[in-house]
Amino acid sequence: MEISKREEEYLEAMYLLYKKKGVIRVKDIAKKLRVRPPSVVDALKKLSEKGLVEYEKYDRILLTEKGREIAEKTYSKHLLLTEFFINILGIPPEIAEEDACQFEHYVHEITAERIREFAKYIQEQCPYVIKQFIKEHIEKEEKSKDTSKIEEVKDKHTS
Amino acid sequence: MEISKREEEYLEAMYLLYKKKGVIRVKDIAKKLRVRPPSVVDALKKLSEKGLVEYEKYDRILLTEKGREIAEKTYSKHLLLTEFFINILGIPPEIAEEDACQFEHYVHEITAERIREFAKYIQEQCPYVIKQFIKEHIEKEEKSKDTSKIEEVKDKHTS
DNA sequence: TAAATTCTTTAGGTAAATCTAATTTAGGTG
DNA sequence: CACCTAAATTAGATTTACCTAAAGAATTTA
Repeated sequence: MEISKREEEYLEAMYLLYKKKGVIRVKDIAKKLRVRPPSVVDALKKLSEKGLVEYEKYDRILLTEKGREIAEKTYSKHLLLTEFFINILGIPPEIAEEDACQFEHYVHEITAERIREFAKYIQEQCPYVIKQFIKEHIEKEEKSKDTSKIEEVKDKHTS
Repeated sequence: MEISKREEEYLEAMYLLYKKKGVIRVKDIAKKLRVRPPSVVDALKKLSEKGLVEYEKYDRILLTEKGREIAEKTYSKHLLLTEFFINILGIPPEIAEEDACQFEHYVHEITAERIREFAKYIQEQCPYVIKQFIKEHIEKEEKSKDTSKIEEVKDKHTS
């Protein structure tokens, strides 16, 4: 059974809502995925037919065992990638988050696992090198933040 | 003007065909992207309207300056990611290729650039650590290759 | 150069994912 | 407990990206 990228995103959103709030509501899924409620209902029907979601209209919404497994796998890739981007590459969190949000749906198991191992290995073998790399780039970002603030002020003055 | 992931893939395919063969043919684009020729024609019309492709039916197909720029940017991300996966993480080339093929369409400029810098930095600062990491994992792959060959043989015997 | 083959294109249709507008249901409140 | 509001659902339409079958153009070859 094929599961699309978008369906994976629905499952992940539901998984996170359940973890955070204990209930999964159409409205909240819609908000998280930036779509309108009817789109969510459509998706729920399909996912329910695929046996990934327990759904009957107006009733409580739950992931099935299978749905939860997929969501967990996806979300663990999300965390792994985000951490790698932030802690090893020194990417700003919002950007790291966005990159992870996409790649998590495509990255092969072996690549994900290798990234995990690499991060561990490199932090054990040469922690200082990583630290230095991060440090250099975070300084760069600070500078460009200052610049963009100045730009903002300029914008306000000219508009 | 919005350009979709799929459109980017068309541009990249055309760019590579042009580089390799000097001409871009519907049939070859179709083959590369695993679609049928009519789908390619549809795409060409849209890309032409967006000013990314020079296309008139039955005439030669070319990327415009703008189209070529996008394709080059995408392809350079492709190369960068593939190299990172292979040379730093030690991922098998076919898998590295597939992962890169997806992520190249989503990765932020800053992340791509940072990966490039990281690869350079780490290879300069601790080349031996990288070498060792790769070595350990390539050994693992060799073993699993052997295993899968044995599995294949078993399959033949039982089928 | 005419015929055969291959390539490209059009026509018409499908599936996934979205939307708006209108309707139905559920839950909270006077 | 009836009403009101907020949430969920249905109906119907749109867009993107694909497909098959059939037709038309270009190229190769006998």
